[in-house]
Amino acid sequence: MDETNTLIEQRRAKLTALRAKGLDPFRSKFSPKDACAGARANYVEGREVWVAGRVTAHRDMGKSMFIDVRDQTGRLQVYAQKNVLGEEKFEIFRHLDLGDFIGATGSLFTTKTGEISVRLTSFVILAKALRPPPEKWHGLADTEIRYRQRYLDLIANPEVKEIFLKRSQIVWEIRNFLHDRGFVEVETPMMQAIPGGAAAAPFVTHHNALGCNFYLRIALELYLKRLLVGGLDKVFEMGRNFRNEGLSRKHNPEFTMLEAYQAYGDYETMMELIQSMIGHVAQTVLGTLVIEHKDPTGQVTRTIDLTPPWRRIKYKDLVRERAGADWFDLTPQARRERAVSLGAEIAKEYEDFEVTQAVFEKLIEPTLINPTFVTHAPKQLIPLAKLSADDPETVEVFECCINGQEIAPAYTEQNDPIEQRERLAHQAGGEKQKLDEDFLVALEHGMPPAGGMGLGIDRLCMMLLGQESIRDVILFPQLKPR
RNA sequence: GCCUCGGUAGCUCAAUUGGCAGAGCAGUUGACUCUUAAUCAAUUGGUUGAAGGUUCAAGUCCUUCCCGGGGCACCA
Repeated sequence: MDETNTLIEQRRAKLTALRAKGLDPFRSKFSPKDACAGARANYVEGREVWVAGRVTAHRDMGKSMFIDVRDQTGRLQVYAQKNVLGEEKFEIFRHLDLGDFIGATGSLFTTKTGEISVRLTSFVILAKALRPPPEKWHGLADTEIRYRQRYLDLIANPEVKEIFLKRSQIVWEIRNFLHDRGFVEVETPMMQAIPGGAAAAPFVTHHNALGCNFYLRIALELYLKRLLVGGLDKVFEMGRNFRNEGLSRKHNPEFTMLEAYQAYGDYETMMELIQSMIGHVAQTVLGTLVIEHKDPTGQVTRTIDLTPPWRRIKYKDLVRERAGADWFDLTPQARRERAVSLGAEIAKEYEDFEVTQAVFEKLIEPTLINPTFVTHAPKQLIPLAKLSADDPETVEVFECCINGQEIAPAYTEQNDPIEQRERLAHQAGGEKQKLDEDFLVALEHGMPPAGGMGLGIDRLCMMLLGQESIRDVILFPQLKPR
């Protein structure tokens, strides 16, 4: 991003020249009556159209010239002729730069090669681009520029634009689905005195007037449960969480989470909800329940079948299936050795249940491509869920894994305030995080039994849109400032 | 934080063993009134991420740093 180079100087000189002619390309207003795609779709030979957009290509024929104009809906070819525009305007037109915005008026016609085009009668320059766009054929490949200057990526790489338009539809359809089921959308604090609902490292900020620190939320959970106490029986929030952790293909420091709670439901209610919701989104946005991921050459690398019903399997059974039927009969030391021999990295300080969890996360989860509800996790992993009636060492939860990733955890929510206090206190261990007394007081007022779930929207988009990196489904992923 | 790969013209990429930094697109000029990666002719454009070092000579080798990709660690 040099401040000057010859290309920028030339464009500035063109701007100066236009102004010398009394044309200010940044002052014009133009009200297009047609979108580019609409002009093509409603083709009538000779119909007058007003379109506006960015000049993305030009083909100079001497006394006539073709340009491509592009708006959000697509591309439209404009044909300019010297004998129609007149010498002076045609010269201005001929010196338009790639990237300039123009408004164009003319009549629709079809070229002899069959392309619907506009025979230009007049035009105005709506904005002059003072910097050159990326190259037209190869697009923009530099990942750093693609992420830092996403607008260039959106201009140069149509498939990238398509991904973000699809993401918008996915979010839209999730809201549609939940609204149709009677859920109420709410907004809860992002700045929290005690960051609860998960065990991630938070970001800290300072409030000057109150003279205290706040944490950016790491989860939505505890505030949404307060609303269950308050009588909002079906609530959801879709919003940003912030976790002060490493970045990776699967992690961005700020990411979008959907959490939904349904009073009088349980984890099985949530299974149905997630299965139906993701099915609805896939069907409406993609038109299919069979998702194919492809490599750059178009080869299918992975197929995900979202057709219900999705597989359900207990955590322990899945571990036995993959790590040996005798896994839970081994001594803790033997489990540790088995885990290492299977290829898991086991830190010395891991407790026994963490050894099993490492095997699950590193060796099993990545293989769960088709949707799988992994139920009944060990209680140590999840302090906010109810114990299973038939196995009190486990909780009534599931982790919905798709595409080798955790997509959505869900619980039968713990609503026993005494039990909840003990579990949180035990987990806090006096240091990791403070107890959210205000939340525990809310539970003591009585929270209806409920099912709750969280859904990582970014990871859902990766799965549905075939993207390998979370950065490719977030418009402006986090990068180190230059 | 650690390991690893990368950074060359506005963009996409070359540059052999350490031996004159190049091409395509974009730009500029010229030709062409149905082109569409238009075509044809000519032409401009470089602090090779930054700073040091080795060498007669460094894009290339060495050191440090910056930024990015991938992996690891962290991550109920």
